[in-house]
Amino acid sequence: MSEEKDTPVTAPAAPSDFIRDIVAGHVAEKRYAGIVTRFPPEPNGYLHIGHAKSICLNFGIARENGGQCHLRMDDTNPTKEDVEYVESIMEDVHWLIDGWADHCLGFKPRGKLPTSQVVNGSEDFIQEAVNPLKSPGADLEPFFASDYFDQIYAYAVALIKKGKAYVCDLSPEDTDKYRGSPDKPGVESPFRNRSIEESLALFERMRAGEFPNGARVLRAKIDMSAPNVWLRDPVLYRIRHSDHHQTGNKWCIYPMYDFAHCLSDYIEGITHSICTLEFEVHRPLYDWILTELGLPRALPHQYEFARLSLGYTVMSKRKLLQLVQEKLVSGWDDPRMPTISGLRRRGVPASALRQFAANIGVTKFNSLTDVAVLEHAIREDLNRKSLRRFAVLRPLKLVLTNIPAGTSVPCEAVNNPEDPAAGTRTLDLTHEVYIDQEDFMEVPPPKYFRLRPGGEVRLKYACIIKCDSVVKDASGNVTELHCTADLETRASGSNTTKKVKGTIQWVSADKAVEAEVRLYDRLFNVAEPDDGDYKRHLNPNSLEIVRAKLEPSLAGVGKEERFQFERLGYFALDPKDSTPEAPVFNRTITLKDTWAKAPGK
RNA sequence: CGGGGUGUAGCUUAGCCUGGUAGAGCGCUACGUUCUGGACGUAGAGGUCGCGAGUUCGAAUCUCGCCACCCCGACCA
Repeated sequence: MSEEKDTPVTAPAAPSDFIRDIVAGHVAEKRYAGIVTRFPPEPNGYLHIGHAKSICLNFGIARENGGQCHLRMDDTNPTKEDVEYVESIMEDVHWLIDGWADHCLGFKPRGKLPTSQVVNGSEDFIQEAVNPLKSPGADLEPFFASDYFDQIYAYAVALIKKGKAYVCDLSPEDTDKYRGSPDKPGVESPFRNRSIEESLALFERMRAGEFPNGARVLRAKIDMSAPNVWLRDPVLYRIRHSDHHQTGNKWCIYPMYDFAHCLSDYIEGITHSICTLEFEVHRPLYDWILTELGLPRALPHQYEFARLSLGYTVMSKRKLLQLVQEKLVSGWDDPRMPTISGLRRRGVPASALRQFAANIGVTKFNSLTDVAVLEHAIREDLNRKSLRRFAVLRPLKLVLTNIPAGTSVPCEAVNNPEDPAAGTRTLDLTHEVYIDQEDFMEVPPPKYFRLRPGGEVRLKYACIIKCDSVVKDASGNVTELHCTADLETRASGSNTTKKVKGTIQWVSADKAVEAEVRLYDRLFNVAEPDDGDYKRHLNPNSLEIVRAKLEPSLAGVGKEERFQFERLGYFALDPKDSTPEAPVFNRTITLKDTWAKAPGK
């Protein structure tokens, strides 16, 4: 305890985890010239909060070690990928690392391909990184695995020449059968021992487009009886007669993930190739390919960590895509989606996501993170920087009978109690104001602090009011409250010490701004919806739209601004649907609400 | 019956390498401050460190054996 006194209070706890420990060890022993990581999404969907964890890990390690993190599109399967996704990925990554790790971002000049050099008689390929901040004005783009198709092809040829790969004519079905099962060894392909020359010629013809999809593949020659099924002569190249979003119609054979990934890492000079646990069993193959090729430079190594699982949502791209395609949500960026674009649109700051990532840590343990952890990170972030404003979501008219119509009482309100520098603003108390319907109950439950017939409550920053009478319509609904204001209980009044149990927000009726407010809740109503039929757990109340009354200062605000609507939650303009004429606010998150949990409420 | 991993409070985790019977954050409870049922402050509940042996004066940490759970049999990534 006492030795902590030298630590500055402002120093954020340095993140530490088993991967960072490994990297730190390598740095200490000067194993690499520099630390280079990479974030390699496949452009077949939008990035989600699980990817955010990976981005924070990979870019975090780069920035903590003065290294680089390459953004690379892992685009080796043209039938599943699309440029729409590469664009969204770039936007999401930029947004998440902006001002934090953008100085570590590894990009490359647009269109640039790897350079080649001969080392010890064999050809070596290198693709170097350029940082956008250090090369202002340069036309840059992310790395693409597809940029290395020529090189990967050359490596495949080299493997064939070493007798370590062969062209196999087995059908996909037979390949499957020959592979055996986890507990039964596989059977060698009848094509396994064909000559190097024949494989070379066949592979060349595969490239030339002489065979249909599925007719032949290139396979590594490893061990069909290996206990690890990924070592049973895995497919390296397959025929796919389809255009690629980056390379067009240049290729009709495409490398598999396992072959392309380790080589892409090597070509880019990656030192630490960090991925999720399910790739753990691929690591021997990753290492096999690189070592069999006898590559001259330092080899990258793969490290695995547990992917993020979050309560009350689903994380698989397939399910998220399904929600989008079946219009169960408005799109990938629907504010209820766990996508980075959805969270951003909802109003979650990038800094909150980064803090969340730091809080959950990195381990190899498959765990389910409580949404409360995410929610806490968001609230903590927003609490510090949000301007406080008054808004009434479900308006109930309140007539202050002793304040004449046409007059107003100015009230000074603080903009952010967490930040005195945010200053104050003036609210006008008038004859008619709105309060929230929920802040009045005719027959309140015990411990209800707010307004009731004959009761008193404080209108925040104004004064205490007393409810004298309740006006109802023909069907018995409360339509209006008549109250008297005790102006002496204002901050400037003579009775400032009077206490009431409840304080509520209000909006002057004649100066109110009207806006649509979208109240978002969790997308699923159970913590683990992913039980086979996840759609049955969709929360039917995940979106409620209300017409709200806002205080005048909320007119014409910017889309980047964050607000706390007092007592309600954090809100921001919807960046897509909001217009100056018809503002739309999204509720990013409610305030923590202990009253909501009260029994009997 | 194969291979690869993982097990520390309700949840996420630190500690394990270099043994001295556990610390944090979230969540929860109570009290206090407050013109947000927020925020802040204080106090507190909650852990047979998966189980069982062994080594040791002493084991969450070292050894062995078990158990549970996750991943692997796409020409997906």
